[in-house]
Amino acid sequence: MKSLSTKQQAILEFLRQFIRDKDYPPSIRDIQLGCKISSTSVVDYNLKALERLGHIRRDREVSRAIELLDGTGRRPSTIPVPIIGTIAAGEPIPVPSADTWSNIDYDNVVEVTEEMTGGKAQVYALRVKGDSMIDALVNDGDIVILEATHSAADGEMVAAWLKDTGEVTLKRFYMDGDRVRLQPANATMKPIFTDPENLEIQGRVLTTIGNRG
Amino acid sequence: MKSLSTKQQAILEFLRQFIRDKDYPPSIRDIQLGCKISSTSVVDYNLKALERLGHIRRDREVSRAIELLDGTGRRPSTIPVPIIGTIAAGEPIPVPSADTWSNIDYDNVVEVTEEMTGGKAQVYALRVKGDSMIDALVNDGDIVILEATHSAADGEMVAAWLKDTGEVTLKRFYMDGDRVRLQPANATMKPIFTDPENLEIQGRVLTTIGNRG
DNA sequence: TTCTTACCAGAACACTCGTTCCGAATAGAA
DNA sequence: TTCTATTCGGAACGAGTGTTCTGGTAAGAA
Repeated sequence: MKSLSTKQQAILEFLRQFIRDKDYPPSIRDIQLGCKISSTSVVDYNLKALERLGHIRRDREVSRAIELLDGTGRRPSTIPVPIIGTIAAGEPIPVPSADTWSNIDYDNVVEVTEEMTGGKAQVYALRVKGDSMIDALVNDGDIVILEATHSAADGEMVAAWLKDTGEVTLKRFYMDGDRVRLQPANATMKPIFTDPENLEIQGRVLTTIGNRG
Repeated sequence: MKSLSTKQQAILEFLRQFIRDKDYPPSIRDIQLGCKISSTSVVDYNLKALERLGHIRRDREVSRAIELLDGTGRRPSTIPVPIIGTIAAGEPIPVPSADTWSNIDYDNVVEVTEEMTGGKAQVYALRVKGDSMIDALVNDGDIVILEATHSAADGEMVAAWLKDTGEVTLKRFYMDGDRVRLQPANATMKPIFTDPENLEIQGRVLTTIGNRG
């Protein structure tokens, strides 16, 4: 495959930047100015080359109809995930209601990419309080992103409420015969075995975010 | 808040559909046709209303310069952070070059919000390999976001190279007299004391992201 | 040399597109 | 009723914009 000239690379980079910035593609003359190209025909010439090489797609005769084909064009949309409370060992975690997502408190959200939520709905976040979740590799102040659910498949990390001890914990869920094994993310720590009846799954952990600033 | 007329709702829906479909916004006349509106001035009128109500943003005098602000929209800008390699105990971490940010490999990035990078420049990411970083509360496969720097202030978490043992580690940095104390994020684990000469700071940890799907 | 190919400069053309103006219909309040 | 605000139709203006035409430059092959 033919390699791109510096001018073509500059145009591609400018396209990415412009779209990321303004959410709509530039016109030919925007590119001309942005890349310091002397003529619109040169821009057109190079755009045609880029189109032939498969880097962009253009709708003829339509202004600003340039589409990037290498996946970098669309600014990845972020999703506001409401932080509805804290999670700590000794207290039950807050339960999200339908209202949680229809009426988001924008002062208490964490914006994440769809990549982090896996495209799931009913996603909420909790702030970790205290050091008790260290076996799940989350620290005081970290944020845990959860999907609201009451069931889990083997190997998924869940927020679970243990009725007997009155504690909430973040562990990986496994069925072991008729018992449940809760495995800490930290492999050096021991799992918990318990009866399914003793367990109340309150959410599935999608992502953890630790701010170490 | 004033509710939207059916025409305005139709326009919003058409905008979403069009952008999702073509990756660039429609022109006024595209909207006119798509929503079966009789005149461009009516489209303009309703777009102005939508802008006043905060649903869209428009750049005047520029064709197709309509940006959706809600739904998929009021999104804070995300930044592509290049993942330039892996981090493991026994090997030095890759060093970012100037080229790292000027020529981003879009197949190997993680998109994060500015909130997570703290607005810093020269931010890069590493994927954690193995379980050796567990005392920093990051697991195999997690992503660590770093700022390229060679110095650190007390209490900051750094990626440091220990010359004597030939190992890299993620710890909080403290000056303790003329010695350096490296404190694991996991408070139950013991700190390392070492000579400043033995230490090479390779980056400052901004955020950790753990995917527990 | 001559021919070919790739790339560029400038200008012009025709269509696209945002904007605006004038007027009308409609609805609600006074 | 009359007044006012809102919404709409139709048309036109002018700037924005993609395209094309003509010609030029540079490099390489025949």
